Amino acid sequence: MFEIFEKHLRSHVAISDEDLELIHAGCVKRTIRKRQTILQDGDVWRINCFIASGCFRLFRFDNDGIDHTLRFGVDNWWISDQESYNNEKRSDYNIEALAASTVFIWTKEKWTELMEAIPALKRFNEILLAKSYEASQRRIFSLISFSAEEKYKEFQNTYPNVFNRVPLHMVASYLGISRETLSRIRKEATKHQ
Amino acid sequence: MFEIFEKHLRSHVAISDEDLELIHAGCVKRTIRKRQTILQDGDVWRINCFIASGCFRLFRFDNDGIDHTLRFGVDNWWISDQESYNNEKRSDYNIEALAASTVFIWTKEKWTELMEAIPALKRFNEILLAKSYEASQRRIFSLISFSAEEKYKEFQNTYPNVFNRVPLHMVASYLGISRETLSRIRKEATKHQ
DNA sequence: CGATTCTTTGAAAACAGTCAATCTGTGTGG
DNA sequence: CCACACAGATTGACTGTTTTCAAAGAATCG
Repeated sequence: MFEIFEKHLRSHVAISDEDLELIHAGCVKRTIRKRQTILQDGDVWRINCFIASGCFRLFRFDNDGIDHTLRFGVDNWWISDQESYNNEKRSDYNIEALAASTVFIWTKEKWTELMEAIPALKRFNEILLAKSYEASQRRIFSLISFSAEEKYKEFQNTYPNVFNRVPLHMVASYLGISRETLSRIRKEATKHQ
Repeated sequence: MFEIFEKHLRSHVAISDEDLELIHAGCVKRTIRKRQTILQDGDVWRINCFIASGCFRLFRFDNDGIDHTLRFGVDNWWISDQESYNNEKRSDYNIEALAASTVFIWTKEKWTELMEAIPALKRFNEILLAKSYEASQRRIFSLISFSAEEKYKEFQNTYPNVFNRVPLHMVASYLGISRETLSRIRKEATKHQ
């Protein structure tokens, strides 16, 4: 299973086999049940969590108790609350598994230690953060400039592997529109193709 | 003027006077006229630009030719297109000065060189990126979960120094609502206080 | 002062949200 | 294997918000 992570890591940076072994030795593998919560709001997020397989979502409740999906995480991606992690403060968010999943987990201490020992891993970390930031900028543009229908189509085209695996009402929440509206949009969209 | 940058930098990391002098020597100071464009879409953004004083906005045209303000930059902050900078690709964005401004500019080469020579500067860069990412996550939450009125109030409370310096129609664009709606919301809001 | 930019207003239209009911598929336990 | 519960998706009718369009009113600047 760890070869999934290996492939992911090596697609971004060059890593020696010895360093990879160090990184491997520093993590634990865990399986997560569907519907299991791995971050509860009020707790501090202190780990790095790579999704080898499965599906998660990060969401937050607003003042009316409605939950809003901020992000999804599927195979070969990471799931985290960076704000809680960086500042060691209580999280406003929840992370739950949408399907049975397998993850690799490094504690913050271990990950920091590994980054200090392995420059390429630090570089990898920087690349991921930069890419995440770029993606969030593109998302902000679509949120402020697209109609509901355009948001739907863009999401479907950009993240088809997510789109096909998560319930529609969570997609709606992610896009900031109601589930009924999204249902109607989809109906229209499938009609014309 | 450079002491503005010095203060900004030292509020985040410890820097020796010698290193600060190196950083100072690596930059050029420029004054920008109001309405001047410092990034034109289609060009590559190759610099780091610290705003010592003044005001900028980063915006993008959609397919209908409507411009959307992605971000503002005021005194003591940076303005950039990270995606263009990181990947050395043509930018989809424009950056223009909303007021006469003074900036300090480092080329990408110089900044990279300085970060390699001065670990604290690299650390500073990482902190900024992490904070930018955190801010973008909070913004996404407000975009998907707030009503137009809530977005307006949050922006006013979170960035009063920006709110009071930029035209209302650009705030509307930033929040993803029409200028007319924002005008009406503001009218109602000022009535009840 | 004239020109430009920015803001406001009103009326109509488009759009999206809400509510409530129904439908569908899946999985569980008797 | 069936009945049932449950999560998810859909639909219609209605409501409410937001946009659009057009015009006019401020404010700012050379």
